[in-house]
Amino acid sequence: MSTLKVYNSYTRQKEAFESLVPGYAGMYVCGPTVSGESHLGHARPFITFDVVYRYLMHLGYKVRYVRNITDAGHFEEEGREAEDKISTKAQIEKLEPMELVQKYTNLFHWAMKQFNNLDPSIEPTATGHIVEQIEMIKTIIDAGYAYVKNGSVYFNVVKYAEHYPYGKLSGRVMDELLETSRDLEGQDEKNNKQDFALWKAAPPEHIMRWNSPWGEGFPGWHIECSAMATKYLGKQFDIHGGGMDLQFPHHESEIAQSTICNHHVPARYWLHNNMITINGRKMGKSYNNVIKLTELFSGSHPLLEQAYHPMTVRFFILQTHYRSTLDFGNEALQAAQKGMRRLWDAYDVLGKIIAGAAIAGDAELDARCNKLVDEFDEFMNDDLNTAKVLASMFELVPVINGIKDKHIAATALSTATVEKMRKAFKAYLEDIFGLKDEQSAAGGDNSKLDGVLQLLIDIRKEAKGRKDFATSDKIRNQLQDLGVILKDEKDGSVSVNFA
RNA sequence: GGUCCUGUGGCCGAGUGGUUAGGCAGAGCUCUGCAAAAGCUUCUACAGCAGUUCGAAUCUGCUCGGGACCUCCA
Repeated sequence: MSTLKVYNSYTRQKEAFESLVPGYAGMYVCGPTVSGESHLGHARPFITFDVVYRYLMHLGYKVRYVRNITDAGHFEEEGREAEDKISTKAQIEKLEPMELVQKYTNLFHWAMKQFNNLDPSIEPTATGHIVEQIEMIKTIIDAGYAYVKNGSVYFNVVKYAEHYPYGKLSGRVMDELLETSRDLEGQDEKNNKQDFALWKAAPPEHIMRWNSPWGEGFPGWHIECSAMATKYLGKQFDIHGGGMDLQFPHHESEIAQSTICNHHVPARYWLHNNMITINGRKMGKSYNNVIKLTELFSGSHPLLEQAYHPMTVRFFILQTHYRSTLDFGNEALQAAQKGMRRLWDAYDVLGKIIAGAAIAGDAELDARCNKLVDEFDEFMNDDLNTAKVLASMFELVPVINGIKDKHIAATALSTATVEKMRKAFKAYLEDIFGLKDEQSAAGGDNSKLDGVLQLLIDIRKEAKGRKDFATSDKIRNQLQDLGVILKDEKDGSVSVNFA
């Protein structure tokens, strides 16, 4: 079997994944800022890295997956009026900052559950690690790479760049940064434009504030990830993940901070997912084009033609390679919904298929199926190409359905091949991709209602038996209006789907 | 303005120089009391121009278009 290769943003190439400690893997992923509701764009990294997490476990690694909650708030724009996102909004909504944080954290967790994302091993909060952050800042000051100004602390990027490859991750050059940095007001405090805040003195109206050696204030944006990653994963760990838009300045700054404190680039492999776009443009607050997850699931947004099930969204995301942009659209989502339905129906059938023959009746077909299944691992190992795995699965669907419809002999495939397909479908669809049937996912199955439904199906069958199609169609049509879809299968059975 | 990425058929998207990506939609057929589903067949592609090559969607150059980052950002 091939081995896992991932595209490392830090080196700009695909590299074989080797964990620092054999059998164990540490992964840090930048989590949400809980000052507002998550939107579709946010879903991507959390689904992408959930699959990475699941795949690493599938490969046998014991994984510690750390994903933070940013609940301390940052500047809207450094240098301008120092505004703390969370405290500002808290005043508007007349809530305690922590009340607001709790509300959106809960909502975030709910959304993650909807997507069937596994919980991370540790989900540390920024506010819970103020002490660690202060300690880290002290270390950086002692090392001579940070300076204090009016109660704030800034990282000296210029000095750092003289000794370390600043800009390597994001492909930036110091001189260019000098030229291209925009002129922001109130840069006076910083010695250099490129420097970034490690600690900010809190203005009087700022609600969230902590005591520090430099006075009351709050931590800079980048330091929390460095502090928490170090605490839970060590000075160096395997994977750091996040959206491409975090590459600079966030991850670049993390590297600088951790390098000074821990003498290592924190992560060996940097993985970045690409953006979800809408009409070709990145979905983001600044563009005012976000579709919140609650809107997506309920269909309540002008751009949405219908509600989309979380599993449809998950499938939609997995049909694209994680490093490509993915363009949102109703047609595309609907295609994902139907495609997933078809794939899942075939998966159901696969579980029930007669188990093939001792020796494959159709050696060529049998070989082809084996090859397609074998490729699942290859594609996945090639930088997590979920899109190609799904394409291969779809190629197996006509075979599965063919056997079901008896176009293909039940003995065409060997027992071993059928068993292999079953295992692979289960492993990939459920364990690795984290998909589940939207119908059972909808939950609420009621045994009494099932009985009622079965009764209707029986009555309809009897009506059909005496060619009373008026009655049989009435039952089918009215159930359909209620969102219960009956299908007469070739073998005379009736299958039920819920719209 | 700087750095980088990208341009695939109606839509979404994979693509390692030579072989059908795949999904959805469309058309025809088969099956079915009719539906639906399924199966079979089928139609639309590689932005443009030039170059390298026996051969390019895939490499190079130019042109045009789109985007990301440079500022909070998944």
